Amino acid sequence: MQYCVGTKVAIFEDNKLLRDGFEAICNGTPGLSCCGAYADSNSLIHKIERSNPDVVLMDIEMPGIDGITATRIITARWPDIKILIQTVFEDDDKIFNAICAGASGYILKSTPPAKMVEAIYEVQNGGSPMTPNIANRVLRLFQQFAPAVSTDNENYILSSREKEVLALMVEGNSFHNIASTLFLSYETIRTHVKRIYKKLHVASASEAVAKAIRQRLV
Amino acid sequence: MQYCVGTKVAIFEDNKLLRDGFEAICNGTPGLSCCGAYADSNSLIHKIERSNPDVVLMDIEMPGIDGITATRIITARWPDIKILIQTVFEDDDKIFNAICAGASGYILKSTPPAKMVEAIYEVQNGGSPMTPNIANRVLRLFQQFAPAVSTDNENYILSSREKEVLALMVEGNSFHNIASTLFLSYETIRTHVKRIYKKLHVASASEAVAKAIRQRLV
DNA sequence: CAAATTTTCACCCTGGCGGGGTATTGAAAT
DNA sequence: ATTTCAATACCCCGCCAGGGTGAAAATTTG
Repeated sequence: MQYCVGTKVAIFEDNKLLRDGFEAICNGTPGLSCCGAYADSNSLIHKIERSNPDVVLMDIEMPGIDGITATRIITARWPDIKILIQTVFEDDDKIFNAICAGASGYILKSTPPAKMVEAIYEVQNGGSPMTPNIANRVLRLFQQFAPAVSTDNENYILSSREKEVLALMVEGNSFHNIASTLFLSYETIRTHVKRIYKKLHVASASEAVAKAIRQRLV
Repeated sequence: MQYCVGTKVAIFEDNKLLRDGFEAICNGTPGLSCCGAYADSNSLIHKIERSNPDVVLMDIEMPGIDGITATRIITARWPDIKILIQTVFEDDDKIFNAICAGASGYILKSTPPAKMVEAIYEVQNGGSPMTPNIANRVLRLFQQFAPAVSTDNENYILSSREKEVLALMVEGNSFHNIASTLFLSYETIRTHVKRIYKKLHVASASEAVAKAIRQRLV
């Protein structure tokens, strides 16, 4: 285990040449350092705990636990760790599953080192670097799954306070809870709720919640 | 109308300065040429027919027909025209709708000219350039609507009757309504609902509805 | 067949929710 | 300066939702 500074990158890649190459690239880049380079995802949790990375460079095709499963495990346990998937394939199913597993980026192995380093910086800063082709597939997947919700787009203009209340309703809070959360009177919340119902053309909390989620009002 | 070579770009942008700037950038770049620069989407079809672009640079915020509607119209009629959305805002709803409307890329107006030219090349070559932050939002939207395959969920094993009741709850029906819809007693519905709550670990209709929608239980 | 599960129905009670008002304040728009 | 609207707050009333308990058919399962 070496001393690590800046953004700590852990590498999961079964090909030793590539693995060593990535490690060299990381350690050779100011602000980056490799805190672990592994050939497989065995003892995954232990490896992550020991290396304590900010970003994980994850190969999808690995012996044993595959990269997508590993991604799912890591994001479930460490939501703040960014995972950059890298692969030789760009098929829809893998992309879809990787995204659902919580990947923050998806790049091809053919990506030149300079772009790869840039990608690591981007995930670290909340971005989601994707090879343009991958991005295109994501958009197409999205269009494929979205029409179910993009139906009646009435323009509901809720005030900021109303949106706030609605958001808390979606989380399942009672009006009393919402009141104490926002440091407001219970009756005030009820007034807001009544207005929300009028604006959304609904008559119950469940309906409001359903509409809020479906139309992404919160 | 000027003579056009290479990739023909049409620009829709209400701000004259930006519009002229983009036009200059396009015409000043080898392989690109501006085949039309418009301040609004009036006579949209006629404008597209006349300029016959390969790529459309579309501003979302425009007087009259907004950019998303324009995108929808163009992609419906000319599926091969690539549309690059550009905007100052990066809010989820606009991104979502733009993607559903068929946009091929989504960049911020703050994108430097060099990156913008690169983005035009990328859409033309089947890619989907996105600002890293936008890409991140797209991924998050995706994760929000896609957990259909994430099997690591809890014991949400609802009986078929319970799923049926839950589905009617999601549609906003009252228990009395559900009872008469299913030709059952009101008390029966209440019993089912209580069991649903226990299984989903919730304590109200709103929570159950939210969980049902989010976890794709209906 | 017996056991387990699902589905069905019933009653009581408390409290929160939905609908109807009314009213004051401050900020933004005109 | 006046109007409009968002945000705040309170009242009453009725009813449905949520919780507990119990139990009897029907169906699936062992």
